[in-house]
Amino acid sequence: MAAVGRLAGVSQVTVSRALSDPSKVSPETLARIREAIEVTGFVPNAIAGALASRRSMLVTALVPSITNIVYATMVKAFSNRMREHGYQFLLSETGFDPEEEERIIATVLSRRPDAMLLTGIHHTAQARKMLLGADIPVVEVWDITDSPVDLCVGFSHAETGRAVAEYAVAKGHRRAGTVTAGDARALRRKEAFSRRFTELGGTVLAEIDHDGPATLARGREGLARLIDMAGFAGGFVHCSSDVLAHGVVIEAHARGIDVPGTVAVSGFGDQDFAAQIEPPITTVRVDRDVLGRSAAEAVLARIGKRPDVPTVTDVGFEIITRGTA
Amino acid sequence: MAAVGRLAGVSQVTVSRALSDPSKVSPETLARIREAIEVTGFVPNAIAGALASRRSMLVTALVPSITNIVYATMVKAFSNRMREHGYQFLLSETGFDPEEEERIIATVLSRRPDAMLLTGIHHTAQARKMLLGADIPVVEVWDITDSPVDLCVGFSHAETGRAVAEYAVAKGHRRAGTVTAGDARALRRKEAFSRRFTELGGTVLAEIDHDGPATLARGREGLARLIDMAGFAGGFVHCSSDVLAHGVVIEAHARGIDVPGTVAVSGFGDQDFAAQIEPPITTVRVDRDVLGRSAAEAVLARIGKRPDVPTVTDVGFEIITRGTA
DNA sequence: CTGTTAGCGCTTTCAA
DNA sequence: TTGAAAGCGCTAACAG
Repeated sequence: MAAVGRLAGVSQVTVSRALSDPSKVSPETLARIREAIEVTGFVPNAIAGALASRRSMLVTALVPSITNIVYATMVKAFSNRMREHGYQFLLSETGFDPEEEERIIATVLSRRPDAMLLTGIHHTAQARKMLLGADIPVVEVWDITDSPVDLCVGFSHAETGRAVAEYAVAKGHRRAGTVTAGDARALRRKEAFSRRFTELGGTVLAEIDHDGPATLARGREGLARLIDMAGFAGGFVHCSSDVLAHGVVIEAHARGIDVPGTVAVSGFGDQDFAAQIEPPITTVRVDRDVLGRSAAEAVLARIGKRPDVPTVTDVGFEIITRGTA
Repeated sequence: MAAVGRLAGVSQVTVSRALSDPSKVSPETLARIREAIEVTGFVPNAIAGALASRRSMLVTALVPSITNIVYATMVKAFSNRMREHGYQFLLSETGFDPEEEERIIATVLSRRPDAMLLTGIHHTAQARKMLLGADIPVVEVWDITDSPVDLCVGFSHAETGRAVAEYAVAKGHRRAGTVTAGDARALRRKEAFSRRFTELGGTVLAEIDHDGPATLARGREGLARLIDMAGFAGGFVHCSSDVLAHGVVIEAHARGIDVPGTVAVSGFGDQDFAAQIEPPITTVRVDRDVLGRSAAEAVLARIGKRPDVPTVTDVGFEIITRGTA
């Protein structure tokens, strides 16, 4: 920056000002500085800037998996909105282990981000302490709680499960099975489904739970086990994701089982393919764009010290009725 | 750090040393420092550290789309390997516009990353200049060239197109159509397919090109337009991705067209679902794990100043024969 | 509108 | 094994 200044015949500070707020510099000097920057190929050092200003202009997001499209679209909406406000975006993957998340929070905080997005509401005590100590806006998403670390934007997983149970019963189903994979939130959806379905007089014959990511293969295997091992002869199958539901549909077709006649299936997520396959999947839709954007708005409001920041935002969900149930 | 030192009865420098290289500090002081850190909840400031040491321990990756699973898995392999070596990971989305990429490269470089991963080999002249000027390892992936900015790990898109054409002809096809969506690389695959298919005596009746991302809807629409507008009555359909191929299969089923009897279909990417749907998709597989890991190895070798760094690595590809062609 | 002076919180170097 | 001093390349005050 000093070199640029020398070339433009001004001091280093003036170059700094020309970059951060051009209106503070006369048009002529600005032009000379711009030219000098062009000539030297100068790229400002944001690290030094961050250290001096105590603002990193960096926001970080922690997600369980960067290859999961559900988180990716949400995070995309969040980062787009933040980028509009000049923030850069640091993405980290935490896996599904709170201890691992804690370690990652520590290293991420060492970069002094100006705000942080976390997926989920369950963190270790030490993690909460560090987050509070960082004194930055923190938004927890994809779940909901009355006692967030700071801000929370999400929806109730248990409610989605109950809503699907009520839907199934309303459609006349009295027997059900479940196929679940993924994280603790998927399990909570399933448990709420099973409880409510039972409350309403139905019977849950079997629950197939997988550790790890939802795959088509696990969906197929899920229905296979329901039928072959639990004697599931027909009814409603609650799947914790659209991918699993798709797998169940594929397996049903392979076995010549009618969907939704004999086996009805519900998914979760309303992914791109859910509406396109045959039959299209009945599912639970959460507006991930709105979720990501709301999270960004909440953070921006807090950064801007706006007083009207809602601490907890429930973005809700919607059951999308299609062909499988 | 000074506060921690005071509490432990040592100077600030000693705390720094305890953190960066514990063996340089006596066991007793180390213990006292550790305790002081615990008590104060001290989190080191990596920004200050980066400024002083001129190493940010940050690597950045630029991808066209963070929601595209194909890039996500590659980037995951890359970041995992880099993380093992203590690097943090900054992910940015460039879209498909080189100008936009140039802007993003500039802001990203201002964070002084220690290395950089770029998707693709086509960048603006200004971008190349900035990258060279940054004087850090740069690895271009997901394509291949003899003249990379620095390092290159990928495969030839044109070769995949030609290989599929040869496969189609070997299977006895003489008429073909194409359905393409996405970036310039998808177009290059298609063009190579069409040229080679024609060279080998076949006829390409129509090429359906979509701007923007590949979706099932666009795949379905692709076959519909091939049939309804181009009079495609049967033959081989080259799709630039598995998602499009899946859409073509769905549309074929909806119209009662036999796959692969009347319409044969090839995809690209070998995504999770390709092997699972009915019929399973014949596709081109690129090992994205190997690609991401190789990119990381190349970067690490260069950072470690190892002399044996191969500048260009071709990870190749493989045609996976399944049910659709 | 522009410049001067002090740091930001670390690491590096050199001495003790 | 420990400490003192000197920056890293910027921004934030405050003057002029």
